[in-house]
Amino acid sequence: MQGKITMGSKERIQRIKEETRANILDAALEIVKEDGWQSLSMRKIADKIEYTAPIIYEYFANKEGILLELTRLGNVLLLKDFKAVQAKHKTPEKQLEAMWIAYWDFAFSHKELYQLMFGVDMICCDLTKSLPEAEAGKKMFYDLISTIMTESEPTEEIVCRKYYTFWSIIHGLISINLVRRGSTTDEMNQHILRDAIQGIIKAIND
Amino acid sequence: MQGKITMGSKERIQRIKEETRANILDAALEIVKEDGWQSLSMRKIADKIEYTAPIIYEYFANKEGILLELTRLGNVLLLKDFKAVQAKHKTPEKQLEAMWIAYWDFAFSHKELYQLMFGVDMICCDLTKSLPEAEAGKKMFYDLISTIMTESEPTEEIVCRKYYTFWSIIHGLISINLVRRGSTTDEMNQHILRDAIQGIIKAIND
DNA sequence: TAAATAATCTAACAGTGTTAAGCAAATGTA
DNA sequence: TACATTTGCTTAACACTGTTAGATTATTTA
Repeated sequence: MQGKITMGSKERIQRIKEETRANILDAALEIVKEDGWQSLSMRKIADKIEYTAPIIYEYFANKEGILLELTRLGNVLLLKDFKAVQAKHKTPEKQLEAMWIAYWDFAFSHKELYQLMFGVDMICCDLTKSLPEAEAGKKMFYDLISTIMTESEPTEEIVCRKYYTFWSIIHGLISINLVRRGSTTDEMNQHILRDAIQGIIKAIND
Repeated sequence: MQGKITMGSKERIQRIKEETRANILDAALEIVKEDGWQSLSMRKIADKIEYTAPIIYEYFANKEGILLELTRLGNVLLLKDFKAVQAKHKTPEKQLEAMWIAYWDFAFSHKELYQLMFGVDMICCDLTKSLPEAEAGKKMFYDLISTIMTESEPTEEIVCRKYYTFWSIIHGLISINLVRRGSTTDEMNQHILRDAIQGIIKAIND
């Protein structure tokens, strides 16, 4: 009899443990949204989830572990956006354009996550490599670029080059807007963004 | 008699004060080159110049003051490079290209300063605005772009747009190389860089 | 030489990430 | 039910961080 109850309580305990883990991540992101990455500290997170700091170390190895998990979650979100907008378009060209615009939108609707993921105005954790979620998004771009260039039989290296050309200009443009806010107007950004994307797509078969 | 000596010693004192100020900046940059921006601390700087930490506060308001001065110095260096390479070319097109390549080279020959100035992998100090040295370099680009576009009588806004298009792609490309080292090969970078610069220059009259 | 001033250091405060020890409550066992 | 054990959580501490105030030492001035 007690056995059954114990089993149930064990599950309950594991459930609230997962909840606490999620609470830690939520609290962290909330603090960052309020006062920026600089202001994030273990004790503040603990305060927010109404525990003391050492508790966090039962859920994450250290502070960097929290950051790593947040970048992972960011990549999951971004990937979801990619898939959603890709499904909305037929031609690879339109899909590619839509995905870069989704990338752009993500940077501003999840400003803090973007800063963490791509190191704008932020201490970038070195462990970002070997995140499979990040690779998945990259692969989507590779595939699309390859498809568009199919008649010219592109090498992996050329596809890679096109991808980074895209990434550079869009990340650079986002950087201006996130770090030096207000240097460019919204209409300007839209102009630069569309020009750049379509320009590169047009030049993709060079 | 003593008066003359006193005057001399006062000058000497001011000279070694300026030396100490420079030593602080040198020490800071040295530490960053050895162990990165994260590792920079007031006490480490003090150790290196063989003083104790509070001394530094007689030369700089706080740590951010040191960072601000280093970004200023970085901008001075960059501006010097700009002027040097511009003098080496005749046509505005060649000058513009040479300046962006100088920008690129600066990012890697003064990696740490670039990180500080443009917030790659670094806590970017917000006080960067209103640095006249930074404005001067920007103006050089504006002038060149205006000159190249002279027949189409560009508005300030369009020139601004072209400038940020340049900056975006080059800063983005530098970001990949400074933050995610080794993602792209050197030859690839050269390819992307030249392609991008000449592509944008060619499209500058659109 | 004695007083005044400048240069420098020590000590401290509040904050950071992180770890070890301890307490108290819940659980398992007899 | 009584004892033992594990679990959850906290307090305390360590080694750092930036920064400031007060004491101390050295130098200059009278």
